Amino acid sequence: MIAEIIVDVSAYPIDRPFDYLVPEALESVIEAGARVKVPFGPRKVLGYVTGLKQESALNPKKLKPIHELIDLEPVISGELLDLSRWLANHTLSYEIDALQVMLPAALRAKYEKFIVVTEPEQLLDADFIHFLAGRKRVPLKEVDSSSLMKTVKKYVGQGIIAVDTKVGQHTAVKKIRMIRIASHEKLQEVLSAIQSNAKKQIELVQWMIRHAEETLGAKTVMEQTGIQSTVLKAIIEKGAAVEEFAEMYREPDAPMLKDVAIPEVPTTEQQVALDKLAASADSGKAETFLIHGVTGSGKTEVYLRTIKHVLDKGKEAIVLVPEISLTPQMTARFKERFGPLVAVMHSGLSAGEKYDEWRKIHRGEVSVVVGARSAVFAPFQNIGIIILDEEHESTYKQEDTPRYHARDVAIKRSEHYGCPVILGSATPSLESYARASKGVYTLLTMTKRAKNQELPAVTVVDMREELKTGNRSMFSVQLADAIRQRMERKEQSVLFLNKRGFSSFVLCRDCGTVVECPNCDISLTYHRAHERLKCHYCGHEEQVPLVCPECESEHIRFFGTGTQKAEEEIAKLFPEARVIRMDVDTTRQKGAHERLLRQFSEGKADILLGTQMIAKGLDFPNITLVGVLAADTTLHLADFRAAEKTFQLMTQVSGRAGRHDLPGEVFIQTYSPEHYAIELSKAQHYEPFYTHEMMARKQYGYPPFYFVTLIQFTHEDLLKVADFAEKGSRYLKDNLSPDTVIIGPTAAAISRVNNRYRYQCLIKYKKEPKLTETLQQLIKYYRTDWIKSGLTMSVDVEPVSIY
DNA sequence: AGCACGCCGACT
DNA sequence: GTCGGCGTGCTC
Repeated sequence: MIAEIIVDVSAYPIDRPFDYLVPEALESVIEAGARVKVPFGPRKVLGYVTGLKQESALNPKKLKPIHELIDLEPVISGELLDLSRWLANHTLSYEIDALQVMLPAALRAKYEKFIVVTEPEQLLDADFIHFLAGRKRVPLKEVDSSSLMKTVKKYVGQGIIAVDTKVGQHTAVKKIRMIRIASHEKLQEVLSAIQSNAKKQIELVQWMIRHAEETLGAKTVMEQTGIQSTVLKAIIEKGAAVEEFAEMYREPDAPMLKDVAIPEVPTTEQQVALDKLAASADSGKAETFLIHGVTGSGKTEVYLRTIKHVLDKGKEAIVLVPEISLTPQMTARFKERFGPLVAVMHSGLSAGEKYDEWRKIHRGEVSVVVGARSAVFAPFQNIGIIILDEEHESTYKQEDTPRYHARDVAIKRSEHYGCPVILGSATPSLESYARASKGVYTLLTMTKRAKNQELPAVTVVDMREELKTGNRSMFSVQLADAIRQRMERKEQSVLFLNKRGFSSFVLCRDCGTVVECPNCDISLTYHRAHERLKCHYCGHEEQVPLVCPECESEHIRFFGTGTQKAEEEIAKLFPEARVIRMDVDTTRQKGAHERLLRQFSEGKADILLGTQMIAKGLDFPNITLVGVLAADTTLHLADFRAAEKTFQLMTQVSGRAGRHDLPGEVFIQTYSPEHYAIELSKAQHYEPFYTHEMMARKQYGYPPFYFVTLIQFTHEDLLKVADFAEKGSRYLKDNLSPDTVIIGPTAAAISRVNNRYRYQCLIKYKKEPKLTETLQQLIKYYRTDWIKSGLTMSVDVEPVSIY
């Protein structure tokens, strides 16, 4: 029997199956989707069985046998195996990367090299003998001095010692020690044999007699009896109990926040959506729905009830949410409804915890998974529905290889299972809404808030006017008044600061110089806490200059609107205000995010000040004011989606106010109040925004009118990168259809990162059947020739941003 | 990607 | 004469 195996080597010529002999002993157990350890050239690597067959086209002498079968039960199902092939092809990545992205990191291989002494009597080097200290097998990494390394090399050359690679797993299954207590009679027997001065032992056996034939955790036994582990050990040796190890799951302790009250009866709009979804789920067709529901319209309730419907039919559900809204408040709602049937996957879990959640899914112990992007690969076997909440979020696109979009994967999987996909959003992406308009997706609209609350009153504040009247602070008079009012009424305010882009940089007021990173063409961000400047791209760090590096003026200081600066201004304006700041700095610690939100929900602060991360999911009854300090930051990004992103953000943020009984009010501060993205987000007018934005996209030939693929080149040498980019785009122009537009090559918006120059070209097309094939050919040129000169090239099919 | 093989310069 | 530089080529 022959196995086709994809080996764990990310390289161009290796990106194909290799044939291996299946040892006879494994023939009856080996299955496609299992991991194996195989010899590959001179080393051993991990591989995935992708197929089994009787004959190989190769010379049988070339075939090597599989070294070891790691999984008796495949870790990749047949469906996921097909999906990985599609994914690799679609995103132009290696098949091995497509396979590994589906599994928790704990299942990926860890390689460790060992020195193995084969001819001990031939060892002569005194230092080396001393280093070995009698050992026959030593981890190679213990060899740290260069002289020892030399000796090792010499001995390897002479065949006196060998190097062996151990292929291991990252995280093991967590096991706990269990104690199975013997029978009553046996215990009596043990008891009579104990010397009378061993009081603790007697005490323990007597306790055990009361728990005869039970199996308890060793820890529990020691806690309950207050007896030392040595005593327990002695008793076990005497035969009073047997030690066992039980697999257990690491239980990530989620602090429970209270769920909002569930409306007893769905609203009419919810019911219409529910009926259609249920009918589709029962039909066995793969249908994609777009739920366009205003903030607070109760989309989550629709998800929950549809999941219930699907579970009742014995099927499973995948719920994807953006990482930042995957809060305990969010997951608690699912756990409350479906209890132990829910697995949660998010980046806050340790590798072991993620592996445990994955195993629960793999073994079929749960039926619902709630998670971020990668949960779309949940190893279910009978999926009944896949839901993407906040479908417009760019985090659904993975930014490194394989550069997949969770939406595409979800739809692909749904086709296999003949089940519906729900895309939900208050501000759908233009792509999705366009598809819904064309009938590719089924549109479900929810225009009313579930509890019939009014949408909050939105005021756009023109900051130019504020400046004219001499107000140089970050807070307009109107917003400051509104905050003051809330404090008097003991209501809460949320202040949103869009930190993306050029938030807090150091600027010379005399010559206008901005301090930039020496490695990347981007301004350095000022960090108040350490009084330093940091580059967000390469991590470069430096002191804040005292004089301008260009004109030596002393009028150089930080400028802009970081959360720390906003916090200081609040302290000046409202000295008595209790403020919680949420940004990357204050939420880095594990659990900090939840802790801060809980403090706010418990009314321990008047003002919540934060970045992106507070735009979503916040749902507390006492919030009646939302302020956007600077709406412009996203508006002026060098990206064709800038307006769309701004509109989405403004709408999301506004939705945080007045979700319950108290009416909400929103202030948006901007220097461009007349911009349609701002103007139309005031009343959450999605349709007019869509129409307007679609016109702009059509005019400039951007998605959804065209598909876009981005090719990026980087090199240390500006001239070389320009040359290669030119060659690349030349090749594309020559090989793609004449209707396809190739823009560039041009320098990227951030033209240098980490001392490497960046060039890119953009392929725009409506229909390009040869695209994958042509790109594959281009990649082949790159991988075989260009790569040697230090060039890197990456392909991003349908990128979310074109920086 | 690794790793071995192999062919030319500066040292014990 | 050998050690070691990294160019070339292969991995079932």
